[in-house]
Amino acid sequence: MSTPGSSTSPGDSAVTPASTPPVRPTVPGANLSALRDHNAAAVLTLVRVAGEGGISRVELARQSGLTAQAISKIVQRLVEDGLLAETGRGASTGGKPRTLLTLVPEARWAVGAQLGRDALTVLRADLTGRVVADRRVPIDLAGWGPARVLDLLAEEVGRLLADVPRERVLGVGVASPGPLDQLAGVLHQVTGAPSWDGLPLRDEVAGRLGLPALIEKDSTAGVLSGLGSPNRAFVHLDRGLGAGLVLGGAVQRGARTNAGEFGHQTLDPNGPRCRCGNTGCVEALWAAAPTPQAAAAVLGEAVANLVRLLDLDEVVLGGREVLAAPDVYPAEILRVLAARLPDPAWQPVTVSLAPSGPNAVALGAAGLVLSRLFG
Amino acid sequence: MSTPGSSTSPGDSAVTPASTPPVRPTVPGANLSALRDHNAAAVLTLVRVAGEGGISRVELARQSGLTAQAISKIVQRLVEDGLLAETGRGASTGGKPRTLLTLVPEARWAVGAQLGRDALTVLRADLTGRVVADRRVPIDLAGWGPARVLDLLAEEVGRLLADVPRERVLGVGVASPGPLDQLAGVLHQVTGAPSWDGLPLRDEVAGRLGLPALIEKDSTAGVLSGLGSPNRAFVHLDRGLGAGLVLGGAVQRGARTNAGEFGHQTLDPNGPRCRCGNTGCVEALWAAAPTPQAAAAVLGEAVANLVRLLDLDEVVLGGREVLAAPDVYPAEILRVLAARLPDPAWQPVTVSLAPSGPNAVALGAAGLVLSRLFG
DNA sequence: CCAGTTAAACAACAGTGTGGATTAAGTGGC
DNA sequence: GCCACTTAATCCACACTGTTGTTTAACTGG
Repeated sequence: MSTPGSSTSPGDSAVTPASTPPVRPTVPGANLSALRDHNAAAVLTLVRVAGEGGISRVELARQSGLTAQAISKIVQRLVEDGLLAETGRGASTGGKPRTLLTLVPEARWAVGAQLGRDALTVLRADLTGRVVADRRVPIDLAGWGPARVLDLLAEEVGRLLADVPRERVLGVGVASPGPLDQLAGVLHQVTGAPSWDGLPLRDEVAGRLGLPALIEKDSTAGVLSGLGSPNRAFVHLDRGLGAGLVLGGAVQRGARTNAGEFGHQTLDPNGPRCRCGNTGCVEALWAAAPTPQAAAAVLGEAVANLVRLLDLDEVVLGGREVLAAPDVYPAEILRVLAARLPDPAWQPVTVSLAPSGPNAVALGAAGLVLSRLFG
Repeated sequence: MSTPGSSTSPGDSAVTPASTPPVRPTVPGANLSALRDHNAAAVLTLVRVAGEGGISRVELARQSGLTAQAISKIVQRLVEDGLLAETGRGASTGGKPRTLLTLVPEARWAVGAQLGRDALTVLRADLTGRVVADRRVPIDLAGWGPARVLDLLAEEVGRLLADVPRERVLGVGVASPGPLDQLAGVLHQVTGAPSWDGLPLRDEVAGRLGLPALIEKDSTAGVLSGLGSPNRAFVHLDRGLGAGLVLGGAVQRGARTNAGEFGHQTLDPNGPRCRCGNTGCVEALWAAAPTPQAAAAVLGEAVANLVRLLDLDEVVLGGREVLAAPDVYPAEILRVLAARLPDPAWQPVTVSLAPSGPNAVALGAAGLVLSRLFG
């Protein structure tokens, strides 16, 4: 019995092994192999969402819409693969008690990395998305250039994986400032870092590490750092302002895989000039704000636009600027949301800090790799 | 052999027959029946996209990722169902020429309706999405109240379907001003029309006509009025400003099925007061613009924000205000886009009028029904 | 006319989820 | 302590999916 996703099926395998052709376009058709992988991924996701308490086969059947028998077989395969284990029993409701299943955290590992302008973050996450080891080292992205940075990345990742069987490593996800071509795995003109322009980052990383690799815009990666609503945004406040979007349950990258340009929406045509050339962008107003409170209020306006446009019910905040004022941002943004969206129908919008804190983006990059299993 | 979608499968059937329970929540699991329907829908979509020229089985196999044999069987089923027909032969490339397949337009019909504040539009579309009959009658949505309007709607739809076998009618899609609960099929507080608040529109329509019914926000319906990019928006300029979004190939409705609130993003905090209570909303600036040119320029700013945020490559315009100045809007919006997104990477953004003109929203409502077949 | 080529169908098959019957493991009444 | 009852999970036969290998259909070109 094989690991889900490992067998031949049209258009699966988002993770590109180092040796295979870079882009396999997604095809609409699905065969039995794809069906099996899809259902295995669905079951794994349900178990993941259930968390440490576990979930029974009966409940899996109910939530998945599959029959008890199908669940029985799927679970059997996943147990044989070592991904699931029976770790408890539920209370009886008059008959045989349910057997509870949970993920085996150490069954697979995912590596996540964030290429920041002045720091490299690498971490290893287990199957449940928990960070088991992380490291942050200062770099100078623009000054050092790709070779030195990628050597360092390879060295740090190698250290993370020192005592880990390679066959249990799903791959490496690398988050980078945009814009980039996520499908081709190539960076485009990172502002102020011309030596990175056109770099085939994905293949470089895959080649150096001998592991499947994926790249992602930093803000988009952030939205994958944890589970959450099917309609949510990760708002990333670093040097610039970006947003990662999950809509209708799927990550949205847009036509050129550069969705999430959140910082350059005009909020005030008479506002300060922005580095992008226009005036009154959120980013410029935010950067010009005298206090964190004022900055958060500006951001709140932009978030209100976002929530209204996309009908979100969850906003997660991350990035160094948020981490620098963790008490200010969520509260202030919620205040602006309440003022701008007074209708109670909008009320169940949650605004919170990313639980993974400074690891959010790198963890999201690892989550991208995990999504190979979880669909 | 049955029509795709007609057999039992978990979580399929977005169209609710008049007699079945209103909401069947989508489940992640997929069985063989769902697989079959999925592939049938994929094939039908490929044939639809190919258009009048038709498409061969070989090409279907290539584009779908399925084997020639699978395509052969799927096509056979669809031909038996009357949905596809062999309508031509390709040129030989040294061997047996390919047989070309096209949709049989009259195999199924979809009815679309738009409940406007002062007009009711109803139309009948064939399987290819072509309007074969349409009618527009004046109404007073707020003044008349639901009973009178729905009686009229039933009468008009009955007329459209006079000579059509009922079993060939997929259903009725009804577009309405929002907000509404698309899943439950219930309207919410249509501004200025309190008698419609809470109305179970979907079940009312389904009951009166004895046909499956679906409801949709008008701007969201508009985006389904035709084929297009997987990342596109329909910008609807009627009394208010709304947007329908297709992202990652899927219609986006958001957490409460009210995505697309496009008109109330703040563009200028010192701008005019908007009816929503805030100041400087696009909608207010747009309404206060002295000329169509100026109005289009304001809209262009908002569209630039949208395109940048979601990385769209297609924007379709519809609604009476656009139709009133069809030469002004696309050109002016394109001009603003070029100024705001000077990077050539953004250039392949198309801005165009909806080809279906005043029928766009109603046709999109019909398209919603067609998507039962096309997935 | 016939070898070569490409399209499409035929036949046998592997593997998926399904349905009905069976086994496993509890509860609760007596 | 026993036993009827209930619920969970599996066993077994099966229907139906797409796949593989082979055959037939239909056209090109020498």
